Amino acid sequence: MNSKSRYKTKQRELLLGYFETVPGKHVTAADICAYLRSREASIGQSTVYRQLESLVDEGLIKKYIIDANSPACFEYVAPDSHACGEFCFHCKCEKCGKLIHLHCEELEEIQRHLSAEHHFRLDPTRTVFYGLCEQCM
Amino acid sequence: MNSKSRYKTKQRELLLGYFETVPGKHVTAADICAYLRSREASIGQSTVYRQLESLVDEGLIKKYIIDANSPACFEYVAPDSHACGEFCFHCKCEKCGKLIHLHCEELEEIQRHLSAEHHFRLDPTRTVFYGLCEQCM
DNA sequence: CTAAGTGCAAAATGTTTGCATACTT
DNA sequence: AAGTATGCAAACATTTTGCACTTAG
Repeated sequence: MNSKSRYKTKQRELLLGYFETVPGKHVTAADICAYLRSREASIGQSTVYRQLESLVDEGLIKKYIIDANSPACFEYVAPDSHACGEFCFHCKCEKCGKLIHLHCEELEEIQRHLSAEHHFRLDPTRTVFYGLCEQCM
Repeated sequence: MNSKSRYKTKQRELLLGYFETVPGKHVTAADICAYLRSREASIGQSTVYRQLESLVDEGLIKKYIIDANSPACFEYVAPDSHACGEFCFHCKCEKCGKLIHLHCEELEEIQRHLSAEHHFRLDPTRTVFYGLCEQCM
């Protein structure tokens, strides 16, 4: 996955610390900057991006691209991980933009089905179901 | 899906004409601009983007977001694939870019499931399953 | 005549990069 | 000391928007 050695810096710890407080949530780089700023522990945005890249590279967080013109989302991958991992599906409401996480046995079935019947290996971290959420429909 | 009425303009025809020459290929907005420029039939880039948006909206082309920092790709949806309606699912190979159409009873089930259990109305025409195809995996 | 589309240039957006400085090991 | 990280501001690339103008129906 990656080989570079990492230094343990204040900024890195702040980021990891923040991610630990929002397990299972999707946050953007901007969210992170705003949060840190509000705690007067602000760190440069380039550092945020660079650290995010490293953390993704190390597999500590996951990156999601929801939409061409919305910021990328990052999510903490808890080390004991029953968080949003391999079997987490995402629904995006086309109207209000809300992102819904689903951990569902039955949805995992579609993965098996696609693989067995259609010889397609679905990547749930890249796949987003578009549609309408309860409130919007 | 869409309700607005569309005018038949020279620019729209140029775009559609272009797409018909590259069935199954994915092209970027920049590709389109470059091609048209080379044919001295150049049209404004805002028009390209606006038309692309309309065409996606009308279901005539599909939009793919492969990566956060690469341009969006568009692909012509041939009209003779008329079956490509409410119950057509699409799988996109992240490696070779191939687009696979699936008409499958079992996949329709996930629509019912999402609706019944998760109160989410899936729109299969907008949803693309990303993953790896048989050859690439 | 009205609704829709066009083109330009400017703005917005999200992310990356150059560079001098500072920290970790 | 060597390697890595930081912060700022500037650079980037893609896409969107404001506005005056044109065109299709």
